[in-house]
Amino acid sequence: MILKVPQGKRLTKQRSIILEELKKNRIHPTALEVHKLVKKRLPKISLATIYRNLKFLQSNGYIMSINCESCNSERFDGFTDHHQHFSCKVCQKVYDMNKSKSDEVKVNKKEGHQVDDYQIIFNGICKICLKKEKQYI
Amino acid sequence: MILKVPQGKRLTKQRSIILEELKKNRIHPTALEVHKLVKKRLPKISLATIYRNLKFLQSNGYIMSINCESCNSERFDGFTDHHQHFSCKVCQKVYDMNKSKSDEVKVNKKEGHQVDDYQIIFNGICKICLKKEKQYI
DNA sequence: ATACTATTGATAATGATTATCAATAACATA
DNA sequence: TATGTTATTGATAATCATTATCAATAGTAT
Repeated sequence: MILKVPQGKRLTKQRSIILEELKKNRIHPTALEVHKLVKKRLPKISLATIYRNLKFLQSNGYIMSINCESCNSERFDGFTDHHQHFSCKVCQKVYDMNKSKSDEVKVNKKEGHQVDDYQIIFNGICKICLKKEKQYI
Repeated sequence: MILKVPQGKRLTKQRSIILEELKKNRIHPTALEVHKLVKKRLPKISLATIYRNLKFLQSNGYIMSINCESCNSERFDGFTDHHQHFSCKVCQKVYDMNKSKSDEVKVNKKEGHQVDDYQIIFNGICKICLKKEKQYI
């Protein structure tokens, strides 16, 4: 019996353009928002393709995803360098948080679990929403 | 004009029992799992009441919630002391992580956001699933 | 050119969560 | 204790994000 070598997954035009859009700015869009962005360049692209390919890009290490409480759905991030996120409970936006000196978390190994990675999400009110709120005081 | 004093929200029987179940053990169940647990004591309780009251308990500080990538839905935690979580990508369970010395994260204030709190989620494979995997090697 | 596999677009299906609403329970006041 | 008022509940419908299905198309290898 001949074992078929699993064919390497290609970076199709749809996949490249999704990736490009995510790498344009340090934004953290939902799948729906990615669809909106990508449709400007590929008007016929289906939302299913967006979901499928976001998953593909993620499991192949091209992008990462963020789940937080005040985001109502999953967010995607085209930058995979180690950094943290801030989630605004007013406008639901997710911002990058630049590394602060002491946010290197030491993993507690006593529990016996195999820890592959970790993420920190900061919650609060973003700069812009803070400013808006002040106008009403 | 007379301003009505907003009536304090009561801790009804349904709410107390949901809270009790969450405080029995350091578990992190989904809304559906909470429903299952509570139905043993209140067989007529509706799933809508579970969702409504989990939200109520959370926004009144009785419980907290956890959103992570490999959990497919929101988890609830009856313990609100500051602690972190580990999420197993194999069995989808969420475990408590006891505090390690250096997991006090200093918040970067340069961004200008108002940070109310933060959470750390560790991802990997839990002790139990690790053991199971070894059996097949 | 031909055969084969991966990918896509369109759309249906699923699953979690939220909204609606009539019935009930709790509370305050007479 | 009866009565009016508001909050809460249970049942169920509706919504929204995500996933599955499947025929058509594109890409690759021979």
